[in-house]
Amino acid sequence: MPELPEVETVRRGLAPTLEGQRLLRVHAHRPDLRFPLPANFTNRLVGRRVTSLGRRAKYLIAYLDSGEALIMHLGMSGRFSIVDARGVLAFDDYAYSTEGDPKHNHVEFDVEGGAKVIYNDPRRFGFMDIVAIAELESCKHFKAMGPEPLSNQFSAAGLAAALCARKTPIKSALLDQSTVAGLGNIYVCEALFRAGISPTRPSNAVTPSEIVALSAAIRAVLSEAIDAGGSTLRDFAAADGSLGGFQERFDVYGREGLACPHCAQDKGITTLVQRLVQSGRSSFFCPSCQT
DNA sequence: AATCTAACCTGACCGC
DNA sequence: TGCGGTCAGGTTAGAT
Repeated sequence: MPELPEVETVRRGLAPTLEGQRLLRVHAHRPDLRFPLPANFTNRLVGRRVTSLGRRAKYLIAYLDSGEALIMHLGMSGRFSIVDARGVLAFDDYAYSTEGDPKHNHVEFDVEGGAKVIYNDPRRFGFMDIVAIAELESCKHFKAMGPEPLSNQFSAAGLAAALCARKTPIKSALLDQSTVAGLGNIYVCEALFRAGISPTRPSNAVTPSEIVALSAAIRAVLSEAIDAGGSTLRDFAAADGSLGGFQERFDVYGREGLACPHCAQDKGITTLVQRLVQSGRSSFFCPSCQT
């Protein structure tokens, strides 16, 4: 499920249960996810208090009172759910989740107070790692990571500098986490649509004024998606109905063959959204609005 | 150094 | 009902 807005939604869902609490037991039901779990995985977690739950790009970061941090990436299909002390599903970012698919419950955390936090990941593209908090920024996951797009580290000027020397299509450059952190296929497509830029445009052919529009579009679409609780694909709403509504507001993503909303509403014409494949990923765009 | 491809996995869906 | 092919929100190792 996870691009930046979805991971932020998960962070907000898990934080009340984890922050300030100790991990009483940790169950790893297999030795690896995409990669082997780090050495002494459970021993480095059990008894530790989670001082806070943060996020960098698409990674969750549980800061521990041991001076280490548990880094969690959800890959393509990673999910978290919480079963509270009464055994009631208290948080779930999607509905078939753990109860319907328990064989993919790979890691479970028993939290002080009685809640259980469950990591479920059918495709197992997710991974977990433990690194010293002092070495987070220089660790292999983050050392080449670009600016956080909703922070003041991200600017049109910085984006321009990152794009000006690159010939690769703008779609590819935005998927590259060293350009901007946290964008994925959905939000790159949506941001390029809002900025009126074709996904095939060479990065160094995006004009300064377009880069201003693009950086604003990136911020806007991510903020709106976070406010909506992220996007949920091929699933129905979350257990409490409050998560994952942004897919209703996609302009182009997943809308091949449907009318471009901007053309229909503002130009009075009908243009169909097209799909093309770039570096193995689908790009959705409006050939009239995006040049 | 930049850029592209294949690979890692499972499940859902579609056409036959 | 079953089978085969296609597709999926990400990252990375290896080749070019």
